Amino acid sequence: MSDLVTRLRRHNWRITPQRRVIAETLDGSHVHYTAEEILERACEQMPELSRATVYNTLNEMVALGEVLELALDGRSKRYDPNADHEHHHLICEGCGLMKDVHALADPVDWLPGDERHGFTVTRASVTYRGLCPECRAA
Amino acid sequence: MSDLVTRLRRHNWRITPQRRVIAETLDGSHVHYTAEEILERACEQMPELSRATVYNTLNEMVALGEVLELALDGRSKRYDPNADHEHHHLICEGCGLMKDVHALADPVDWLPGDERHGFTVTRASVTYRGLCPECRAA
DNA sequence: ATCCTAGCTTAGACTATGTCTAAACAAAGA
DNA sequence: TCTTTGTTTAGACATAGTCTAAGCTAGGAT
Ligand SMILES: [Mn+2]
Ligand SMILES: [Mn+2]
Ligand SMILES: [Zn+2]
Ligand SMILES: [Zn+2]
Repeated sequence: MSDLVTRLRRHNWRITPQRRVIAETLDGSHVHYTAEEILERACEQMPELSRATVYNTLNEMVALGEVLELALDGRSKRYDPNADHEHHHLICEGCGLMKDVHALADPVDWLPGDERHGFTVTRASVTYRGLCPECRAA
Repeated sequence: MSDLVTRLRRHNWRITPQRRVIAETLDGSHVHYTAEEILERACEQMPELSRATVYNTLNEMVALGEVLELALDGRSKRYDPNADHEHHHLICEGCGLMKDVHALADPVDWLPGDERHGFTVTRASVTYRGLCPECRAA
């Protein structure tokens, strides 16, 4: 449960001021921001920060395995700093609200050998969909 | 297991020549095409077919619940005519090959009540990832 | 048969998201 | 200090998808 900057430093990856601001913006809350949202928030700390650096940095953190890239809706990708805790996502089909959730079993175990088509299956993620309390009421 | 055009007709949805060509293109094989791939293939039957009609038609078939829209990689969405058979997807991280798979359990049953955040959870889809035989060998 | 209307199709403009390029900049080592 | 390597930047570019306005088509009413 160490913070993202600490995890990133272990990869011999230079923590520049820009990268630090981006990592701290991502790590601060448990929401799942888009690149544009991260740019907007990070620019409050460092107004000259460029869009290219945000995209470059997010892609590098994903390649290092310390941030998850979520492409769940065909719109903007979302970035999840919670890469060191296996979890899944629950999405409201009304408003898009996304929650982290934890399942009782590993979905890889539910996939029988004769359904694996010879693949080496390494991981599985589950996207749960439904309606949040507010959207159900409305 | 009726074909897509038959299922679409049940919705009082006009089957125009353009829509028929698009539906037949989608339904013909078990791959998961992008909108551009469907346009390209459908144009072999009807060269004057427009891009806008392909996008419009795919979105309508998704809204009718007869086609699934898959946004699994942050690139183009893919369209799946197999909406009347519950299934999940297995993707090769090397080459992008995608297979339909069937799990032994419904993932919704593995999400405990205290992980549902008050949502009404209606469905879940699992994305399995790994390496196909060819990418493992390489 | 003709007209009317509603819905469908079209080309192309437009938007959103993300990548690439080339130049400037910064840091680390010789 | 000088050199080398990696980082940042603005803006051009690419890709995926939506919107608009005009024309077209099918089916119902007369
Ligand atoms: Mn998450
Ligand atoms: Mn499928
Ligand atoms: Zn909601
Ligand atoms: Zn492969």
